[in-house]
Amino acid sequence: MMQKRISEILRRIIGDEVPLEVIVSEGEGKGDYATPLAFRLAKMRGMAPMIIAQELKEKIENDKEAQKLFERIEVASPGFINFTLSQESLSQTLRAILKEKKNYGKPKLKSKEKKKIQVEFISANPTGPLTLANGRGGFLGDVLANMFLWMGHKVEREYYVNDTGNQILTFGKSFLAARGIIPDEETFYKGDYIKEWAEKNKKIIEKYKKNPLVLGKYAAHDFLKKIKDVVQKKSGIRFNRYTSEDELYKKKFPEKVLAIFKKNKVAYEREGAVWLKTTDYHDDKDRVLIKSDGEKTYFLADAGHYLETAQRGFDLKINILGPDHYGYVVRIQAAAKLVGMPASEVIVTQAIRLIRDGEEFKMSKRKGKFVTFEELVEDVGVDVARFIFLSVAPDTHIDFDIGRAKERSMKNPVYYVQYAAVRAKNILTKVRAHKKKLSQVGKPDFSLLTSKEERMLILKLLSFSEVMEEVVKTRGVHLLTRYASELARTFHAFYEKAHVVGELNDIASARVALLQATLIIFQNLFDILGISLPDKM
RNA sequence: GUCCUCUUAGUGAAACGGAUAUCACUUCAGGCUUCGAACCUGACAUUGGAGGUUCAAAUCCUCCAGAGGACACCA
Repeated sequence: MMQKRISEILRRIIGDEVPLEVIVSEGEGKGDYATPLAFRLAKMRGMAPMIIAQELKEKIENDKEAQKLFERIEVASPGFINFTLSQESLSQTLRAILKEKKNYGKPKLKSKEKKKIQVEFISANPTGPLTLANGRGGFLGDVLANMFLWMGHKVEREYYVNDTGNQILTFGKSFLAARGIIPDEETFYKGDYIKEWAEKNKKIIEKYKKNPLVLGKYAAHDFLKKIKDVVQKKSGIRFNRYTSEDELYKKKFPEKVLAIFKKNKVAYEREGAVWLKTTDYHDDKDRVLIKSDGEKTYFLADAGHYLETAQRGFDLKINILGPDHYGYVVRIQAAAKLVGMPASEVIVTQAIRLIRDGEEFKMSKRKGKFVTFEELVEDVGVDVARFIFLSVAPDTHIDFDIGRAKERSMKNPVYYVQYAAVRAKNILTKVRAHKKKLSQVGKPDFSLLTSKEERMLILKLLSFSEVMEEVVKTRGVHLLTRYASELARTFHAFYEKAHVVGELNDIASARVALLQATLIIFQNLFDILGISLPDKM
């Protein structure tokens, strides 16, 4: 918000000559905000940056709004212009937070700008427990959806369930093999969870032994229930729609999308199979929609799913996929375009490597060798699990040490952040007991908050809106957890120096207001991240 | 073999081409007579290597080295 205001001032002064840029300064003696604008102008005009910066500085100093906004404007070598906010600007920020509360930093979207967005995530086959990678995508999708919702968009959180087809047939056969009804095969699902389910459902297996697809569907349905339980109850990940692939088949979406492809002449026959011309969309080869044996591919079903989403009027679809789908992105984006999805994004999360006793621990769902997402959440708790996964960018490989996960979780930054919020909350509770005395002091005077720690804290609160803007723009949810840590750190430093209780005077009153503002921001952050704000720790 | 992603402090991670590279943990040196010490203050880096573009490179380009992944008429 502040960056925008500064940009507007600069725009007034230099016009549309060059693109603007206002950055948040880090480190001492650089002001609160800065602009490297002089470098751009220097190049265009063939002059020294320092001279231009000096000229600009003088012009800015003559601007009325700038006079209110800044306490100081300085030129720094080799040509930066640094802005230091005035006490009044900081006070304004506090007033804004206290007034707007959870809406602070929220852009005021016009109804035209409000979009209908679908976030599809996890969508793991219901043929086994969720993996850590599923969980990573799950938290990411959940928080991304929270973000868009907070921004004022309409959001649908969708889980696409592959509950039919080859995979499910194999799944059904795997149980028959586990019961010794048919011989085992390489491609079948293995692992204890298969044996356990087979043991528990002897009668069902016997009943459907002639029809492995139906058995597979039955089992998939059962596993999906378990997944829903882990996702919604244990991990706090919310969905509003579970879309069944089987249902889409019944509604003929694969056929519908195929008809569209054919009509647009992007599908063709070759060697008895039907192909989609994805090479027109940067793919390195065309992809099969219908195999020569007449069977529909998974890709066709997926394209049908995209068609269904497009027909329901979404402006944007964001699909979060696991690392094993890397090679799938180009063709699914091609399909999205071809079915008329206005905007489509795919986020691929990188792999999570498990390390146990210093050795890599290879995971395979089919072989039944893995650590489940559920185990992790139960081991370390939802808040910790969320924070671990959400604090790294999606395209970063994670090495996850199981042995040290618990030990680490005790020192997890999430506690650091929660502790800060708890501290703020506790003071406010104590202050409430003294309310009478405080009210005698009168309205809080923010101009008294001039110490280094107070200033830093207000600036941090101010940057909340900027962080949110950045997160929305880049989908970089990890910036939020990082910001939470920084806010906590700034708060702890303030806490150490600035006491409230026992100092019932003007400054205490102002600090109480600062605490309230801090708590508002923390609460808002926690809501979006899906992390709890405990009363005690 | 082709393509993609990654390589930043002892560890794990941040950083639209912007200044003195940020955060947490570990280690070391300090700090509780006042709101909770699950805290604070300070110390710890030639951003894998070599070139190049730029006023400015962790970031962009080329090459090299290392790690992971994707390359089916599978899903």
